Amino acid sequence: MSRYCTLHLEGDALPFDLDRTLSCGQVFRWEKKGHWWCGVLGQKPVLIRQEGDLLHFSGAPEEDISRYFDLDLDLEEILAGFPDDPILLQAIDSAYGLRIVRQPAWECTASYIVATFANIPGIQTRLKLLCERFGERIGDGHTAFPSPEKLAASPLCDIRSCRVGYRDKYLCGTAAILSADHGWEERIAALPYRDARRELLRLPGVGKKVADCILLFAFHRFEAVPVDVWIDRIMRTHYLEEDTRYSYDRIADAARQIFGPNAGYAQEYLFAAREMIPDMRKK
DNA sequence: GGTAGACCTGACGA
DNA sequence: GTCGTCAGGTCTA
Repeated sequence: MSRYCTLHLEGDALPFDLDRTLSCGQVFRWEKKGHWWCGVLGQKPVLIRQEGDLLHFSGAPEEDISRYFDLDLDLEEILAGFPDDPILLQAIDSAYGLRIVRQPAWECTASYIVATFANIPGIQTRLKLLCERFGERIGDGHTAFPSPEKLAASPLCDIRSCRVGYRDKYLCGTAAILSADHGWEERIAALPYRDARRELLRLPGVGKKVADCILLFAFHRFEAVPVDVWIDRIMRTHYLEEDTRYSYDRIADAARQIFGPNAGYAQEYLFAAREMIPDMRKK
């Protein structure tokens, strides 16, 4: 491991909370060992820790760290632009400094295909197995995320041995499509939100929720609002009429209407604070 | 365009 | 130890 560097957080880089950013459930491969978070950026093993306004790290150049954690984004402005809403304010207070990281598009896509209908510890186990089995060794016991080419060329039974269950064919199918479609990332990035989502929905294993996760976490389309069971619950019990039926799009549209153009960020704070937000159904 | 049922698996609590 | 429930949903009919 190379020498440590220190980044002084100031200006737009604040607020930033490394622990909240890496433990909120948006990424699955970072591991905390002692005070240090261990992870992989691209093909490089990275160590990183935060001490107040100082970010100590090794394994990657400062610009990669800054870009990954989106430290040029004026987060304060986004948070200040949300409505004066008690539930969201509580969520922001409890997760203050959480930033949506810039995930590599393929890794994000594959991760959220694996993440469907599963819980976070299970997702972490599966991704770890996939990386150990198919990822390139990059030193220090780390592996890069498996390439789409590698997964596309692997037998389904090998993929399934990573305990991904019925998602094996989705993962393999999407890997085959994307590995043959160079430039898909640029194309998605250039499309308006609705068109980009429509494109992603053509991939096997990618429904509305996963497409919104990809757009939010990899492409930073902050109007994308992934509606999972938790957000569904929170929106129904606190923002909508509880006994009415709502489709996925109606809930996402309602979130955009209530929280504005950065509703995806609001969603992430609500998700991070999900355990604290009362579930009216239990009353 | 909306709905119901099936679905791998593992974490977690009773 | 065992069992039931639930989980960052998608697909098919």
